[in-house]
Amino acid sequence: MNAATSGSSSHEAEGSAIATAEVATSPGRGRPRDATRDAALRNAALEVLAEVGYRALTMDAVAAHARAGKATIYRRWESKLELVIDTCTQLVQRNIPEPDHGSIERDLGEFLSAFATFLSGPIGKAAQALVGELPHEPELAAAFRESFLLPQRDMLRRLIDRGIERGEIRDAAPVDTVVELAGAALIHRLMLTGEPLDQRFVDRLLYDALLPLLR
Amino acid sequence: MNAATSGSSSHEAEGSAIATAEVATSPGRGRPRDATRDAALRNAALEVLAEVGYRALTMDAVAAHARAGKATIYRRWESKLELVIDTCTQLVQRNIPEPDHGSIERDLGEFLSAFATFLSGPIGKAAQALVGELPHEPELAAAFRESFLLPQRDMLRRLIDRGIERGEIRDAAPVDTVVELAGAALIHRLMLTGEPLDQRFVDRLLYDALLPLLR
Amino acid sequence: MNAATSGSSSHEAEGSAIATAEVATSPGRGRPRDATRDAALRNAALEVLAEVGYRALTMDAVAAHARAGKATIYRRWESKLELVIDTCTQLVQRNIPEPDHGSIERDLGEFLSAFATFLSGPIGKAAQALVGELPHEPELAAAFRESFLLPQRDMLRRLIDRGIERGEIRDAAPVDTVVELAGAALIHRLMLTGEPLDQRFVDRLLYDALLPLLR
Amino acid sequence: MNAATSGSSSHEAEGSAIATAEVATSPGRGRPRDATRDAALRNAALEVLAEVGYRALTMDAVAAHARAGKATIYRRWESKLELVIDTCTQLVQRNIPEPDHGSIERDLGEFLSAFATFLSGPIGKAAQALVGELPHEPELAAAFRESFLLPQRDMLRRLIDRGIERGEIRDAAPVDTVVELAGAALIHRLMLTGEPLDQRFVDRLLYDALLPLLR
DNA sequence: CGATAATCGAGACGGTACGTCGAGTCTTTAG
DNA sequence: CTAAAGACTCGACGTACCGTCTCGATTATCG
Repeated sequence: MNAATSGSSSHEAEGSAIATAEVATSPGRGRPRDATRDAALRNAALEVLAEVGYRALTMDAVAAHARAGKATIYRRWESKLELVIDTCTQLVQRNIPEPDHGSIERDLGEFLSAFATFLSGPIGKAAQALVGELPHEPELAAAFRESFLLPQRDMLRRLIDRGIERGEIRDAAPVDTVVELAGAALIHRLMLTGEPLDQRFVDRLLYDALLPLLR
Repeated sequence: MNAATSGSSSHEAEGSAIATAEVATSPGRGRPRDATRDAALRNAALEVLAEVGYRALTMDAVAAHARAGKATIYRRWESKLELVIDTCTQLVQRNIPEPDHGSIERDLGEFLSAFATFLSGPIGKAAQALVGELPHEPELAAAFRESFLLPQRDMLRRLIDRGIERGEIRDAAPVDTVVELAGAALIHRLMLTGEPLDQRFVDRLLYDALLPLLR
Repeated sequence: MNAATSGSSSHEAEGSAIATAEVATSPGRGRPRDATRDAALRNAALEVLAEVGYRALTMDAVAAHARAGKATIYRRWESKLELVIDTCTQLVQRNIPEPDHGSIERDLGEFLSAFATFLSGPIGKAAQALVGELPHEPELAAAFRESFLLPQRDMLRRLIDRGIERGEIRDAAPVDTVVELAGAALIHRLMLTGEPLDQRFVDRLLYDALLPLLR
Repeated sequence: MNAATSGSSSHEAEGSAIATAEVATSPGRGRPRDATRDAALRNAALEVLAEVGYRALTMDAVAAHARAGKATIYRRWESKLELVIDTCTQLVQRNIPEPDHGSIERDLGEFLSAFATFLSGPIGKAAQALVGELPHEPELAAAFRESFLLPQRDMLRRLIDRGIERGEIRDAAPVDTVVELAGAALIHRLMLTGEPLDQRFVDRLLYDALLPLLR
């Protein structure tokens, strides 16, 4: 679906349900795709998305923002949906550094703060905009989970695993459930209640629920 | 905004940001509204919503489904959004009976099961469809929270309060956090991961996280 | 193709290859077509046509000129071509009064002058714009000939027939050829050479060619 | 505008409004233009023109037909219009041999037949396609008249002039009018009525109108 | 009872965005 | 410098949907 993406990150292409190959006739003839347009378009999409939301985002607006023709967009993405999800997943990669300070309390607190900050930005808004489409767009759902939910969940699990190795976690701790609850609590606040993802909330979540369940 | 709704439930009209008054000119002149059309339209809206989702839901489709004219819809709701939220909130009322068996374990378990079942139905799908619109539609957000989030949260809190009165809950239990986590876990599964809201999940949530945090 | 046309002039619908029935669900339900929009659109089309020519005429421009939506145009005509030909044929009707002064010289002269004036206006420009499409649009060709060429040819023939009855025309006069040459000369000037269709030209055509061939 | 054309026919370049100089930088550096591409492109243009008409003719189609890139076309002609007119005017040259048999009747008849045959071919179709553009493209109009109308008119006039010298033409004959009518009659049939340019028509034109007016 | 007024289904209305396609330009690799 | 290939910007195409308005036909209350 996106030649630029699949071309630039070969090791991820297999894992992603979105960045299917089907294109990237790069060694062929003709003028190659202008890589700067990819970035410009994704950037424009993110700007428009942050300004007006998913539904009010129009392809014309994105094109105008990037001083591009609509055809240049449709050459890369088949629909508004794909443009948006690719734009987001692209930005999700490596935005939250994995903490490792030898303490589950500190690692977990740092991760939650970082993730909360991350979610409070444009990506969070974009993700929210996509939720309503998930049930009717299986490919989007797969990509969304793979690049939005899984990395965060896996990082969280690694944090806890290191705590287990250090003996900080009690034996019967419901690790899976804690991992699920951590993400759920943040996202629920962000998307449903609309309350702020501030440090108070993070602390309460950490010290009232997650840590007590773990140790 | 909705004559039918505000007319039939006068005590809720004040509390709701949606069901504003302006209406129910029933004893006026002219042909009175056909009450059967209200139900038919809401029904049609729900069908279409379940079939194609919020974005692909068109007013023409709803009208056609209900064999009604579009004006008949717009006479009752000001927009597609209002139609959908009213349709949903209407159905939310009194769909989950409040359990009271003298045991926090049993009450909580029953509530979670009932809520999970409820969410797995069309209302859950509809709610998911609305999430993406919340940030850009303050009225919708208010109505959504009031009729979707609050009732469930309040019921949950009452359950726990009764447990406190019975001495089942320990003193320092993080009640607010538990209430928030319960809802968050269910909704996160429903809308984000797409995994089933089955009894196994409910049990795990209950016995691994909620109850341990409470007692 | 055009409900308004075929509905309003039933006796012409059969003769015309363009104004096919297929629509005119007039006695049906729903809001009837606004007849004033027909005129406004045709008027706008003619204005735009005169300004920029056929190729540069865009449906958006016509719609904007008439303060109408594009759908309102496409509801009446299936394409730009149909809009233009219907606009023109509509205006051709009864634009040249048939002279009858009891003299072939005077009748013919008056007719040629009137036709020359008529062709020099917007209809002439529009007709020229359509010529290039005729070979690839059989329906257009039929309509064009029927409403543009035939009326003029028939009127010319009636003029001459009256002259024959009055004994002004010699027996062996090549009436068909004269009729053909009269139209051809005017149209050739208009569309091919671009020279003006002035009185000098009309007189020369009349006294140097047409009358000598007839009497 | 067209290097190839102006290079190959230097004596006509001055007279033509189209074949401007700028030209055949042949002794320059780099790879020389492939002369076979000129013919291939003109040929492709003519084919496409005959198939689908001027409006539906696309540069991509011409390029594909000639297995050429679009740049190869635009290097030679500045626009679609120029390509078409150059293609046509190129083919007009020397397609009608000038008859000279010492008899106005025979010369005129032969010329009319040859011209009718010529018009019935692809050039006639192409010419028709251009008519609608003439009012809005002055350069095209000039080129069209110069290479399409004038040569035929001049040849016709020379024919008649020779007849005058031979004493075949009466003194007061309206030569200009006859010349104009001859061309107009053929073109009118070709482009407007669509009737065939057959020998019957040519004979009728010749013996019923042109010759009687001349002698 | 008749007049008045609001309802109903149906669908036309002005707008706006869609996704496609064509014109003419630019940029690559290959010669 | 030219060739083929094809990406680029721009803008028109014809379609679909939104929310409004207008039609003929009901269906109630009011005078």
